[in-house]
Amino acid sequence: MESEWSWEQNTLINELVQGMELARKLKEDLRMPYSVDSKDMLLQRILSSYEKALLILRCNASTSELQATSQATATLLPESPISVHGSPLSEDLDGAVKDHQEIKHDSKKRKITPKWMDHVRVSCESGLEGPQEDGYNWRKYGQKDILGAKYPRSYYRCTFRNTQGCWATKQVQRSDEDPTIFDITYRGKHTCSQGNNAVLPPKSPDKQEKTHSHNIDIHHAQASQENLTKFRNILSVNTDKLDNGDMAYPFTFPSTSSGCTKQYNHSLIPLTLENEYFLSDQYQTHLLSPTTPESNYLPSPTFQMNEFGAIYNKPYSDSDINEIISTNTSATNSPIPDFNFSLDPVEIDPNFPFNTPGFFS
DNA sequence: ATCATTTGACCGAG
DNA sequence: CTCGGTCAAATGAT
Repeated sequence: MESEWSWEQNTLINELVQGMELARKLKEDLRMPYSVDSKDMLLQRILSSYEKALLILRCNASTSELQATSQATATLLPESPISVHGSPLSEDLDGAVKDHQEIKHDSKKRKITPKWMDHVRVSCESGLEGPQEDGYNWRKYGQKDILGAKYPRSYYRCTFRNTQGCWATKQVQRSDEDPTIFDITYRGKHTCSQGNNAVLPPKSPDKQEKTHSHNIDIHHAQASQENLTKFRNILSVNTDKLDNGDMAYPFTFPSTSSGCTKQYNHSLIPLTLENEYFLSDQYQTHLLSPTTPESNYLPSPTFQMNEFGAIYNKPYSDSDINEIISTNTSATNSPIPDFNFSLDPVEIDPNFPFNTPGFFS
């Protein structure tokens, strides 16, 4: 590990230095009206450098998290401290399989069964509070004190559940170890217009804050695709794969401006994702936010996804990790060893955790 | 009046 | 029996 870190440190430094140099170049370049291509190139390279640097950090962090008693990741790991009674995730993993048949109608129990989930960590070092709007409208329908947790868990469901039959839900749990961390679990895919139309017309920020919908920006691919496309255009990146119909990968638009970072962890449950549209996914997000917990986080209207899924942590079981990595690596190329990855969002596989440490700020 | 949140109760799983 | 997830009445906000 140590040696790895040394290696990583060097790489990290190199990447950061390179990024800085490129940024300077870009700065110079910006003075010249022409050479647009050059700017794009520089921009892309800068992003790439940061992506790599972040990736290194993430990988490192995740590695330690897996072993440490880290709050966030806990959810996926049964033995993790956070969820004393069995993490929601682990539960879901099982559920994913059995729930398959279990779509029963009991009213007060879980109705949605995810096939896969994501863990995302978002950290907001800057002042903004709370998780941001994730583009969906959520309605809080419950709150529960969880055994072993200092803070209650909040339950949200899609506002359009009744009107459009959208069964997407999410749970928000503040970490007791670090109040600035929020574990968010998304379940079910949005089948509402929001989900289908992607970027939804955000309400005014004010309103969003009020909704408590502390939406973290992890989105289902659907919602994010559009953003991604925009972003891609700006960066001149290809996103071919994102066009796949049902990729429901969460997506995040971290508010860079607010200095928030998020880490997504997806756990792909070995089931076919193709069908069962909305019963399918579950994401878990860990939010790190400074002050306000469950609510608010101004959405950054503009995507600030610095990360094209480049960085991600997987506090998962080995198998999960392997699975994820295998899929992800295709996009970024091996996470650590060879950082040849290009900023190709496309390649970011569906189960891709987009990380977002506000890098442009 | 409408819609969202709060909160205690209910229910099923373990 | 305990605990997590959901319901739904009460309450609040707009």
